[in-house]
Amino acid sequence: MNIQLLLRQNGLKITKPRETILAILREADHGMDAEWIREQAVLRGIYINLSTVYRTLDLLEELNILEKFDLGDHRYNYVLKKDHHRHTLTCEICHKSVDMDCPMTKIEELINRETGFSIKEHHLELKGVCRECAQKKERNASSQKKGA
Amino acid sequence: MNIQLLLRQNGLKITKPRETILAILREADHGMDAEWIREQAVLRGIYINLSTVYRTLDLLEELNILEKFDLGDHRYNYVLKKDHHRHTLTCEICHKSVDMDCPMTKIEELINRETGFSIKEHHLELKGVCRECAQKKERNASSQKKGA
DNA sequence: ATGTATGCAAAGTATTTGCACAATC
DNA sequence: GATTGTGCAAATACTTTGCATACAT
Repeated sequence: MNIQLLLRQNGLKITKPRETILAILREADHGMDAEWIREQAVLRGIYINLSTVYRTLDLLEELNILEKFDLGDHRYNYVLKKDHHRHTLTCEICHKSVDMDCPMTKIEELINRETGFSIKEHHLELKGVCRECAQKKERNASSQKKGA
Repeated sequence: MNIQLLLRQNGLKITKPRETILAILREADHGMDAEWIREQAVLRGIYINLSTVYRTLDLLEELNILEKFDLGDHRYNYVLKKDHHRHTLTCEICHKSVDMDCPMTKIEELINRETGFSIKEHHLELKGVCRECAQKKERNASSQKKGA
């Protein structure tokens, strides 16, 4: 990934804070919070205001370059998206499908924090029903109760 | 689940706020935040201070009855733990194993929020390496680079 | 009666925002 | 030179905490 190219392609100006933040994100292997990113920048001799860090991070998230999540300590963690791998969910009742980003980055970070393990591969299968079918089912269940 | 029994067994006093909060948690099918729980209590005619809600929720989390997580909007969500189903991770290198709570509740809530789907079943397989082996590997990789 | 729980108000913490100045294109 | 980005300080929103009072056992 060429940082300058990435910024230019997204219509963003090339500035030291942005280049530094992207470089830090790229080189880290696990999730980082805003303050930690700022500290890393300081170690590189670049003083960036925390609000600039947050603004840059928000920007990158909107551009779908970055994933942002909270592991439970009320602090956001940020990781560059590696693959844009997605999951398809199919409703077991009406067979309608929807797509979503693979949720495993969050899980992998969580597992790493809790156990120290780094996940190298995952296989995830999900079975579920869509909102409409779930509601229909619930309505049936309650009318049956009344009718019985 | 008998609420009074549950409280008694954990050495907690039986109070209206606690009974109400537990009843609300038990009857809801998806994650709720503290403010929502308080509003539900008000609907039942019970006025509970928000700090009491938070304190009760913290208590239940410590007792491993409740799961607490942030779905990305800087607000905690709470769900009663259904099954105490756990996952075992085995290091692919040294074969050491560790256990952890199944991380899927959070993901299921997230999926529900993003797509509307309710997950009924999941199957998750993970392959990974423990911290020590990951560090050893990294050391080898860097010494090889230098040696080459 | 004793220890525990609650309400209230104040503090805390990560994040966001408004505005003036500075840098990039 | 026009537009976009940054720093600073103040604001925000959720959560936590200290303390006096009230309640459960």
